[in-house]
Amino acid sequence: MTTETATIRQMCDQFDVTPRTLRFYETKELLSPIREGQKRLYSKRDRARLKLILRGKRFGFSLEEIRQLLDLYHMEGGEAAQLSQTYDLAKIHLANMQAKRTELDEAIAELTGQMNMASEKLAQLNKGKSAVA
Amino acid sequence: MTTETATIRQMCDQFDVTPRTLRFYETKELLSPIREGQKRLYSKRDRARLKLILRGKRFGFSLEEIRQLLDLYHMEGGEAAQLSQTYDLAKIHLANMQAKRTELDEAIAELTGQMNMASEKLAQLNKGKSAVA
DNA sequence: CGTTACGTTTACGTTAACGTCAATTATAGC
DNA sequence: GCTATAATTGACGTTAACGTAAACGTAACG
Repeated sequence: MTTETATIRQMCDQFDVTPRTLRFYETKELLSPIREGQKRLYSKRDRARLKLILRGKRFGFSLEEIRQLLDLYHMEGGEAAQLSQTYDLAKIHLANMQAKRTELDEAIAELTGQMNMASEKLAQLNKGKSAVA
Repeated sequence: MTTETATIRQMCDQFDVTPRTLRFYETKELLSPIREGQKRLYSKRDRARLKLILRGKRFGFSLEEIRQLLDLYHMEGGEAAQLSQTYDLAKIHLANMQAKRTELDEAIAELTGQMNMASEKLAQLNKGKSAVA
């Protein structure tokens, strides 16, 4: 399969990031591409992780927070104790996400409220305008 | 009313920020408290704006982005043209928020999926354990 | 009237998350 | 074998968002 691993350039094009960013994430242990000689090769797992990283960033998580959360989305867990611990962390993270969703819904509701009021104002202003005209 | 304006300390206690942060937001024109002599006094409007600022931060917006969006939640708009323009911006912002909500739902679904798989794994591991015991 | 507490301005320091540039090192094509 | 192309490793630069420390004002308290 030609899509098994990707070069750094393919990654950059696909995810709209720079090589510098990918190497930087690597030093932060967020990604760990294999090496073919000197060159980096990114696996499917790396791509999945990068997707999660970028999503995390869009929701305001720091890279360090993201690093600590990345394992939650793989959960291959070797030992039971380890897996169980990861699972508990995931529960907390999930609760936070749900809280964030609630807050997001509030924000959306607030904004739509303001927009409805503004919409009425605009209608009034236009009515006055046409009365004058 | 005793709650009409708040001192900088009351603000800090209420919103869990430092004075430095509030002054910094002021230099960035996110807040504009009035002055009683030297001291800053924060109005109800300032408190509403700070609430929006902190919420924006939690969703990964930069202060500059937040500054440009803050007006959307007031919409007192003087002129019709101005108000109409703000309204259009609000529509775009609303669409972005809704997109973010969709993405958040995806993230939650993904995570719960992984957690269910992990849950089964844990059950299996525990079954093996008790069989051995 | 000294000091304790709070607030202000000014200025330099810090951390995260990359950008940018220079100096190598393969690799590919001719 | 030489040159253009792409990738790599340092190293230093930059921006956002504050932290921290110094030096000063002032208002109340005992």
